Order: sequence, then structure tokens, then C-alpha cells
Amino acid sequence: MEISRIEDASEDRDCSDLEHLEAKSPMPLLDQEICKRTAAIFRAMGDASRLQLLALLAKREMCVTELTARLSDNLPAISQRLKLLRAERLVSTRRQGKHIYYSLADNHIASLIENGLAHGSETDCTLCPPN
Amino acid sequence: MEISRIEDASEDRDCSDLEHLEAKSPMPLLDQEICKRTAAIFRAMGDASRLQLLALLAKREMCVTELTARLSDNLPAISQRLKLLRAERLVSTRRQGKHIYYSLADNHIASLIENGLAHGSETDCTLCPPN
DNA sequence: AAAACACTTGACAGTTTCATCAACTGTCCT
DNA sequence: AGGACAGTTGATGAAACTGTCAAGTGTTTT
Repeated sequence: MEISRIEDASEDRDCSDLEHLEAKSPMPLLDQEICKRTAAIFRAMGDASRLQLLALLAKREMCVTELTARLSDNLPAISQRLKLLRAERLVSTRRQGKHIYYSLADNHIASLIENGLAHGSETDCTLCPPN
Repeated sequence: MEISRIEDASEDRDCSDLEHLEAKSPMPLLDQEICKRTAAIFRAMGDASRLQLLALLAKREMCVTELTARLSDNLPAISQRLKLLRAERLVSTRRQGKHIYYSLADNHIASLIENGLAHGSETDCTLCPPN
């Protein structure tokens, strides 16, 4: 008996005879639709420019012009990003006169963003060396 | 006075004279680095195949072969996805003999996935019509 | 030492995404 | 009705991403 024999005995067998797979709990995969929908939400949040946008909207409702000014970007660019976010239903709109006000679709989205940013901040690339 | 005069008086002015912007609270943008890092995390989670992978790993550590079998996909494909997830440090690896075991890098990631899936499930596209 | 297993990697092709710009729509003001 | 403001929408091209497959690495077995 060697030193590292503490592990499960099934480790010895060939992995290709997937008996241990059946043996273990069924562990069903995620429903495909839910999975795709969730991935789409994450993908929409997975861009620095759009995330900035969402972070602003997390504070309060804003019109496109104000967003444009705060982000110092051009209006069509912002509008295109908002269009994508709206398509994924992360934000919703309300028209008032000439202005169209955007806000987060619900506060579940807000907490996703908050959680993500919390994680993004703490695992700073410059601090933890890449293994 | 009309009916809809409940709103902030600043709504009347031209949005282009951005005075109201200075007037309101500073509302600093997110730090660029944190923003980019967070977006990268979200982007990594923003793909159905990778999300399935992460969801499996959220339950327990698994080797590549088992992941491949459970997802009924080819091994290099899985490996490439894992490579990306590892590059973003969402997962970490441990070698044991011939096998390389993958697991989520930390449970902050796990909760992000869980939250995301919770939201993805509840806002089912088939239920809420696209406006 | 050779063969077998478990992965990883590099390269290429096909697809997707993103920014940009001009043209268009909707609302208000005069 | 005409003009100005606020914003949206295609279209286009450049850049980034993904899957696939052959070839490579590391570890154990015989």
C-alpha cells in the first residue's frame, strides 16, 4: 500500500468503462431552455461597456442622453447596447416626452450585477498570480 | 398645470445642456479594471455549454472524462471549454494519477451560477411575451 | 521501454459580436 | 407645418470567439 491510497477505490479503474458513472447519483443536466436563457443573460452582462451601463442603471433610472454623457460615449453606441440589453430583458423602458428612460428590469438583475462585481473586485488579477 | 407634472422639474430642460448632470450626485463610474474583470467572468459563464459544465462542477469535483460522458460530447471540446474557464479562474484543477479533476474555484462562483439560474428559470421566455 | 490512457494544445475555418455612420422615427415647440 | 431635440435602426466591416481535428504531453501499466 502506497502513501496516496486514501482515495476512493474507483479511481483505479479505467475511466472509459463508465460504470462508476451509473453507480453514482443520477445528477440530471440542466434543462436546456433554462440553461440557454441563463447563458444569454450572462452573455449580455459579459461586456465592460454594457456592465458600466447596467451599474449606472442599478442606481437609478436614466435617459439615454444622461447615460451617454456620464459614459462619455456617442449616443448611437449607447443605444445599440441598450437595445441588446432590452432584447435580453435586463432593462425596461418608459417614454416621457422626448426622453426614454431606462431602468433595470427587476432587482434580481441588480443583485446579479452586485454579486458579480463583488467577485470581480476581490479576485483582482494583479494580486493573485496565475497559478 | 397638466396632469403629469408630478415629475422632477429638470425634465423640462434640454438634455443637451448637461447642467443637471453636474447638479446631481457625482455617481462615479466603476473602476475600469474591476469592470473588465467582472465582464470577463460573466462572459465566461455566458455560454450554454460552459454553464452546463459549471453546473455539474457546482455539485462536486469531476474529471474530464466523467464530464465528457455526462455531457455526451467529445473530449477535446470539453477540454477547450475548461481551458477557457480556467483562464478566467472560474475553475481550478488538481491532478491525481492519470486524471485531472476540475472544481469551481470558490463558492462565490457557485452562488453566482445559482443566482443566475434562479433568474433564468423564473423569467422563462415562453411565459412572458416580448412586450 | 513500449503501449495505453487521460488530457492538452495549436491551427484553421466558420460564426458571432461590436462599433460606426447615415438615415429614419417620434415628440415637442413655435 | 417646419425645425429641433431624443433616440432607434439597418448596413457594413473589423475583431473576437468556437468547434474540430491532428499532434503533443504526462502518467500508469505491463
